[in-house]
Amino acid sequence: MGNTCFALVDCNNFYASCEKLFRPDLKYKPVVVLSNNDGCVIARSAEAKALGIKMGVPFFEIKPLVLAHQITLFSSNYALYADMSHRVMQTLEEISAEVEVYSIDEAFIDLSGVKQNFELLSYGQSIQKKIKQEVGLSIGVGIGPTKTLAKLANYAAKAYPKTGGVVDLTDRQRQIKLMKITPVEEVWGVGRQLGKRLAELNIKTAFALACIPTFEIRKRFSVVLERTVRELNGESCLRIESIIPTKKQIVCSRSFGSSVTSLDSLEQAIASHAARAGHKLRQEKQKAKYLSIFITTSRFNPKHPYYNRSQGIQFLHPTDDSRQLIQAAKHGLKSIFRANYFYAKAGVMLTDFTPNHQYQYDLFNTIDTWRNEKLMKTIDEINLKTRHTLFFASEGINEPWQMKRRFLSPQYTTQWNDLLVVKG
DNA sequence: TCTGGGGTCCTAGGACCC
DNA sequence: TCTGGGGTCCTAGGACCC
Repeated sequence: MGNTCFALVDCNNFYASCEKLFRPDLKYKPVVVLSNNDGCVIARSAEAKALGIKMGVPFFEIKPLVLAHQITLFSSNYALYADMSHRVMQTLEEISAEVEVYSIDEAFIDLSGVKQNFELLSYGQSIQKKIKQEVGLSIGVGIGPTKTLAKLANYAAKAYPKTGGVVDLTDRQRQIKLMKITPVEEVWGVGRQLGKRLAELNIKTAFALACIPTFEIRKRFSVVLERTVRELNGESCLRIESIIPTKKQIVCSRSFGSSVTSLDSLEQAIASHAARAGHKLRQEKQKAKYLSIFITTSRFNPKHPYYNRSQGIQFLHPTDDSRQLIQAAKHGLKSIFRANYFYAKAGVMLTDFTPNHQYQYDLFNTIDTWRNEKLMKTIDEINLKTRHTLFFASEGINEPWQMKRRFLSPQYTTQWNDLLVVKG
């Protein structure tokens, strides 16, 4: 203890910044990125934040503001964000061998070795400069002796613009000073529910939480929060995890562009989710033994009755064959479908995985299995090159249930046809 | 009219066993 | 009348994260 040092790097307003990068004309303009289906706000540029647009609010609520201030809207373009994320992470990996990609726009870096040889604040600033130069995005850097404190430092880097986006929180007195003015819900691992329960005990700041004896936390809450408290007090409990763990579940779900009542449409949606899930599963090089599907009506509409059911199906043998997944999903759907409901969303979940290399082929089914795998591989390869031109008949095309993306930006970085044209 | 999607981990409780 | 005490495994649900 005492020698660990971590940095948390995250991209400012990541999705909005990605969109701005390819639209220099929007440099100082408010930009908002909408969730799938253009449902609600999931990213805002600094200018949009300044206009009071909150994270997560439904799009229709901000429509007046959008018109009044000429806010530019974007439907989420995950292909673009994933590619930009990749560039950021690669640049970070040039700096350090110990990088943990924590989310699409965040990474932890192990600075334990750096600590002896560099002044940490200027080291953080140099990372910031490098990302700006090589990728074009602004980042915040928080540095601390534990991951939780690095996160807290990153929070401070955002909350206090005077820091220039880099905060070194290795000093205990600085930690205490910051924790005393930080609401407890800003602590990594404390969400809404815990925040409420802690408030009832009059624990309202990060510092108040750090002062509770660990046995007390364990008794009243959980081992998870106990670890958080230890980390706030400088005891490092979480390491850098640079090896990406294999997935334990795969979920593919979408809200519909408009509500759906027929079994036919639900079948198409479910089939296309099952096919996507199968694709992801093959990418993971795993097979699944359990599939479950769910359908649900909107929980926001009090005029229509609420209905929400799921159904699981166990396979005899683990599979990654989309046709088998689709068949099982459709079968499951039939058992939970009820007519006369306005369905808003459907999804498919795969669990209970076996890695491909561990899977024992069925003795009497080897040839078939081999042929099926070959087919799936071919489909995946073609879809990779042509952006989903091959699909299963049961998926349907251009159906009303498919999602709305009215403000989609071009695929600047991933499709040749959409490459940015620089006019001379 | 219009409210995202995809993950992980922990815990409590039931079934079952000796 | 008397009414154990652990274990393990599984699942559903709840909390968190982005």
